[in-house]
Order: sequence, then C-alpha cells, then structure tokens
Amino acid sequence: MFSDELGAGTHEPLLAGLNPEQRAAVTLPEGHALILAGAGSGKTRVLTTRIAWLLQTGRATPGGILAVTFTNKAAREMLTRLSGMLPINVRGMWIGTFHGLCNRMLRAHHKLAGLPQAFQILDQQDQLSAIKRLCKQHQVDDQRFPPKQLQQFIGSCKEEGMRPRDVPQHNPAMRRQAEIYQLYEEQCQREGVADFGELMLRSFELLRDNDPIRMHYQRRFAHILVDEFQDTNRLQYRWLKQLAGDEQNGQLRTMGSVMAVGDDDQSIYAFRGARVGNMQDFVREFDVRQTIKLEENYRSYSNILDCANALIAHNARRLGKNLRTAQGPGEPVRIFEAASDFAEAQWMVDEIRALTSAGMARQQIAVLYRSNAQSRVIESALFNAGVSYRVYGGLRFFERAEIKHALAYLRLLENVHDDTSFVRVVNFPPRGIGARTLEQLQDAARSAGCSLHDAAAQIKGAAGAKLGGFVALIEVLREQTQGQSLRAIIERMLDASGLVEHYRSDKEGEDRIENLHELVNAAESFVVQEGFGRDAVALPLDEQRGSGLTQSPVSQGLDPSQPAAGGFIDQDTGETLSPLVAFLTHAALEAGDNQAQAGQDAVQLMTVHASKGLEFDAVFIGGLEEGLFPHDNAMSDQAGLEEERRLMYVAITRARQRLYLSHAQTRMLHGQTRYNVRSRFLDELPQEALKWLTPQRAGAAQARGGAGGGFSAWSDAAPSRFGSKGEVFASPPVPPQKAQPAHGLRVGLAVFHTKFGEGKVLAIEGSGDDARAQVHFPRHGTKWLALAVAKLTVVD
DNA sequence: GGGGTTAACATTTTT
DNA sequence: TGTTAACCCC
Repeated sequence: MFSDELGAGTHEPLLAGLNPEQRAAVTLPEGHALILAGAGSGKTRVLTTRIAWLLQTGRATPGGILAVTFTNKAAREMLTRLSGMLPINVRGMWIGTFHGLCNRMLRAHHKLAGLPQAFQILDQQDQLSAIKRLCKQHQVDDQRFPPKQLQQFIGSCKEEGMRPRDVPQHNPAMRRQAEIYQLYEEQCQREGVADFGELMLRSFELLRDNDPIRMHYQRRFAHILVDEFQDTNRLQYRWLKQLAGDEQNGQLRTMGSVMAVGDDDQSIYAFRGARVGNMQDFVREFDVRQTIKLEENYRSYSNILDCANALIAHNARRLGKNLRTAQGPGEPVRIFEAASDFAEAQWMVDEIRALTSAGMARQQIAVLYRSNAQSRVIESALFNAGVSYRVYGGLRFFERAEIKHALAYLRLLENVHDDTSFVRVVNFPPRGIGARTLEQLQDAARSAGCSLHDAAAQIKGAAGAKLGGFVALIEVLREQTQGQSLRAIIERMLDASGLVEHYRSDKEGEDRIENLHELVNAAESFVVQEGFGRDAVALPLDEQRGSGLTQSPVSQGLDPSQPAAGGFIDQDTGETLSPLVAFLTHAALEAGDNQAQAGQDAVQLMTVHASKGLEFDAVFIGGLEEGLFPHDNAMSDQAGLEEERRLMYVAITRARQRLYLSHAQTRMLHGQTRYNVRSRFLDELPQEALKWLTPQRAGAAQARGGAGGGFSAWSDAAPSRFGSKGEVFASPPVPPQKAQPAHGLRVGLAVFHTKFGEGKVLAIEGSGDDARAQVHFPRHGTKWLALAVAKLTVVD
C-alpha cells in the first residue's frame, strides 16, 4: 500500500520544516535514544513524524511499532496526525495509553494472565467501594485503616510491582495492610474485575513469567516509542524493559529500539508515582548512545522563555536544557500585587477585558492556579463582569452517578458475579432492600464462598423475596437482550431497571435522564467508530485475517510483516469480545470529556497540572504566594520544592504572547484570612524580563530570612473593589501602606518566646485578639500561638 | 429508606 | 468558608 512511497527522496515532505535537531531525532538510526523535548519544541510532531518515517522508509511495519502515552487524548492526537501523514490504516496499530495497551494484551492472553476474557475494569470510585465493602465484611477498623488510605496503599504497592507477599512486614500495621491487600485481590479475582494498577501489574507479570509471550512481543516490536517518559512510574518502566529485552548477567540485551521522549523539567506527577529517575536509569540500563535535546521553542516570546529558564535553573539534579527562540522579546512579563484574593481576581478580569477588547479571543486566554479552591473567587469576578469562562476538571461523563448506575446494570448482564455492580444497583432505584438485608446477604455469600447474586436464594422471608425480584429482573433482562444490538440492550436496560422512571420523579432528574439518553448515543458512536484500533474493540472479520488466530502467538510473531492482531481476540480460541464488553471497557478506560461544553468563546480556567501540554496567547498565574505556590505540603523537602518549581515552569511555558503573574497579600483560606508572603518563585525570575505593576517591596527571600526590612503593607481592611484598572495601584509611587497588624509579626521573622526560646514564624492567621501565629521552635516543634496571650518578641 | 443535621476536612490526577 | 460524607431520627 505504501510501497509506492518508498522511492528515493519521497520522504522529503515528511521531514520538510523540521529543524536540525528534530530532523536528527526523526531519522535516528537503530538503537535506543533519549529525546529531551523542551516545552513547545514540537515533541508530538517529532514522535509522530518518527513513526511515519520508520514506516515510509520501510524500517518498520505498522505491526512492529509500539507507541505509548499516558492519556487517551495524546494517543488520539498521535493517531490522527499519523493518518494525516501516511495513507495507512492506523487501526490495529499498538498505539495507545499504558493501560489501554495492557488491557489489549491481557484480553489476548487472558488465560495465561488468569483472567476471564470479559473481565471488567474498576475505576477509582469502583475500587474504593470495593475496598469499603471488603472492610465491612472483614471488620477492618476503619479508624486505623481508612478505605482511602488502603486504596492508596494497594495502588502504590502495585506501582512498585509488589504483590501482598512482597510487602515488607515490619510492624503489625504493615502486616494487617498486606492482609487486606491479599483479601482485596482474592475478591477481585473472584468477581472477575481488575483495577487500573492491576492492568499494569498483571500485564507486566504476564510478560515476565511467560517466555514465549515475552519473546513474541520482543521480536515483534522493533520500535518502541514512549511519550512523556518523565512521568512513568517504576512498574511502567519495568514493563517497557520486559518488552525491550532480557537481562543477562545484569546486562540488558535488547532486540528492538526504544525511543523515550520527555522533559525532566516538566515532571509534575511524583505524587502519583512518576519517577524522573527513570530517565537516568534508562540511559544507564539501556546504554543509550543517542541523546538529542530539542531546545528550540516555537511557542513563546523570549521574555517568557527567559523567565522559564531562569526559574528552572534553581533546580539541582537536572539533565540540563535551555529553551531558546527565534522570536523577539515580546511584552515584559507583568507582575501584580493585590491586596486580597478578591482584588487579584478583579485585576485579572480587568486585564482580560483589555485583552479581548484589543482583539484577543477569549479561548486564547487562560487563568491557571495551583489549587482548585482558587477558582471560586475568579469565577465570581468573571461572572459578575459578564465574561464567559470555562472551568476544566470535575466530573467526566462516565463518572456521573446515573451513568455509573446504568453501567452497573450492563455489567451485571455480562457478569452476575460482579458484586461491586450488584451492590451499586440492587437497591437503586429503591426496591426496599435495605442495609440489614444486604448485610445478611453478604454474610451468606461469604460463608458459602459465592457471589451476592448466587447467595440471594438463601435469604428467607420478605427480604429474600425482594432480592429474588432483583435477581429475576437481571435474569429476564439478560434473556431479553440476548443477541440484541448494543443500542437495544441499553434502551431495554434503561427501561427495565426503572432508572429513567426513577429520575422522572426527581426534581433534578432531568439532566440525569438526558445523560442516560446520551449514553445511548455514546454507545452508538462507539459502535460506529469501533475498530479505531484502540481499547477493547472487536475487530471486524477482515481485520482478523492474517492476524494469526489459529497460530500460537509465538509462531505468529516470527513474521514481522503481519498486521497487528486485534488484541481483543483470544489468542487461543479466536473469540472476540461482545460489543457490550467492549463498550464497558471503553467506558472504564476512557472516562470521557472533562468539561461540559459551555460556549466556545470562553476564558479557560484550570489548575496548572491540567494545563500541561496546552498553550494560550495569554496566561494568568494567580496565587503566587509562599504556602500556596509553592504549596505548604510540598515545601518540607527539597524534592517537593523542586517539583513545585517544575510546576511553575510548566505554567510559565504555556504562554505564547503575554504572561501575567500575581499574588495577594490577603487570602481567604478555609474561612480564615491568611497573610501570605509573595512566592520565592517571583524572586527567581530575571528582572529584565519583568514589569512590576505594583511597587516592589522586600522580596520573599528577605522576608524569609528575617533580614532587613521596611514595613510590610498588609491590608486588614475589607477587600475593596476597584472601579477601573490601575486606579489604585498603578499611579502612586509609594505603596499604599495600611495599618500594620498590632502584633507586628510577619511570616519568616525570627521570634523569641520565654518558654520555647527562639523560633521562626511560619504562618499568621486571623487579626486582632484572634490573631494566631504558627511558629517553629527547633527544640519544641511547631506550635500555634494566640498572639493575644503568647509573649513573642521579634529577634533581630 | 429518606431527609435533615452535623462533623470532618480542604494540593495536584490519569488510567 | 464550602463541600462531602457519615449519621441519626422519624
């Protein structure tokens, strides 16, 4: 099909427009390579062009490539661009998310992996409720072991590749947690479900423990490409190693080439297991000879890049990289100090209005913040000003309660032993099956060692009758929907379950009913798009031909020219997933769009984390205050602080033309007024690139050190509303100094206490008689002191 | 079983 | 301060 393209020079258009580094990365010879791709350096372009180039020049076949990303969005983007570059069918190619590809592998080898082919996937919510159910059943003390914590524990065990028996059992608490982990695993196994971590771990173990399978994939994937490598966790890295080759005498012997693309300066997911160290390990263990830095930035003016470069230079242990641009300096980066969070938001609104009236599109303007709580003030300021906006994050389509209920019914149709789903809908809509009945049922199920569904018959009396009714409902529905289309199944289910009926009587049920109908649409379009080569798609027959259905995976893998086998086909029996199971898998693996579509022409509000990978003409970053950004919880150690700085780096590099930074002297937090010092990050930026919109006072560094001085001008007054912008702040050459709080303390000051000795002020809350200060005393630890009572003197 | 009340908690989040 | 989940009573 694309053999025509192989003629000399025909790949030129592919490489046209690439800079030398990009071109070098795209055309690297065989061997492992690390591509350090700075923000805005055309990373995705390089990645996809590399794949296209490998295919076009005959260096690889579609089936011989594995490309892995973190998000469905990134995977989709790659597929779209790739099919735009080459006339190939990307369907069936192994391009997807880590979890999507693991899922595919597990479906294909489910017997060896010890799973039913139609296993269901638990998302976070499902996992938590499964754990809660388990804790109840085994009388786990939920004070000592809160379900959330157990979920976290199990998750991180799996990320580290640990099964219950591998958990170090130093103390009784650890032993107990390992026990619960073990019980949880047994429960999942019994119910035929797998959580996200399990997909990854099970797939890893499948490769590790089955030589033929591992070798099959090692031979098959001559080229492995990894996106956002800096965000891989330990298990994902080990999984990649299994696919790449075997270790012999501590030496990794690989068959194909691994290209890792990432940016250590943009690693912001340590809190969920991301390990920047994987980059260094990769270079060492894979003996990487080729490292290419993409430092040319096509996004931002140089003032913005100068800020980014200067800031990130404060981090130690970097691989080292400096962004550059051919563009001019552009506008200076503006910094604004507001009296309050309220005033900060108002300033943003005023600036946003100025930008839009100068012709900038609203959707090209983003307001970024460190924590979600910050959005509230900004939202109300925008709302009052009549500026349309859109907040990212929040509930996704498949996470909505009504959708989850509907999915639970569908899951039960597929597998009546799915107790998570059973519990979810056995009494929803209400059928008079209460907590007592459920408890009885769970006891019966446990002593009989069977599922809730099977135990239902054992319950006597009225409760038993009601349970019987539910079981019968599912049974009847199952028979009725046998062989039906996905659409028909869902419509039938919505009707028979009473879900729609239930919401009809609910005053807020209208939206929910609409969503339930939307579920039918989602299923429809899933069926239509089925076969896009992702997730659990049952491939049509013509795609199955030549995929080695009748061959063992080993022999099949010997021929690299074969097209990718649809991974949802049982490698032994050739059985494919039913559309229903495929759809349920799709729903779990891809929770759907993140935001309701509120008008296109809207300012974008999101956390810095959510902004990664995006770009905007104008970017506002608010709340640049010590304690908020960098966040208190992250400042205890160097690593935490450095991650905060990377986060700031990500935020800065989102901006194309204009960047606005702001902080507030006063901020409402948890219903109390906090006085915050401006973020150290602001003092790490190059002055030449900045324009302070408000007079600059002693920086955070001085304040923290307790040195020098001047008065800090706090506003204890109620936040004031500013009529037109700049009225209050732009003109006066002297800062508008308000009365200083009577206690005269500031965050960072050294103080002396008659009993605790010398200490340092960490935070101040409240005012007047209620004022309290958090002070750290080297000998007595950190204490909150009521300033009206405690006698503190400022130490020079 | 539902509705109201109260207590606890409040970084970041994809799959 | 605002939300959420647990809890208690009818």
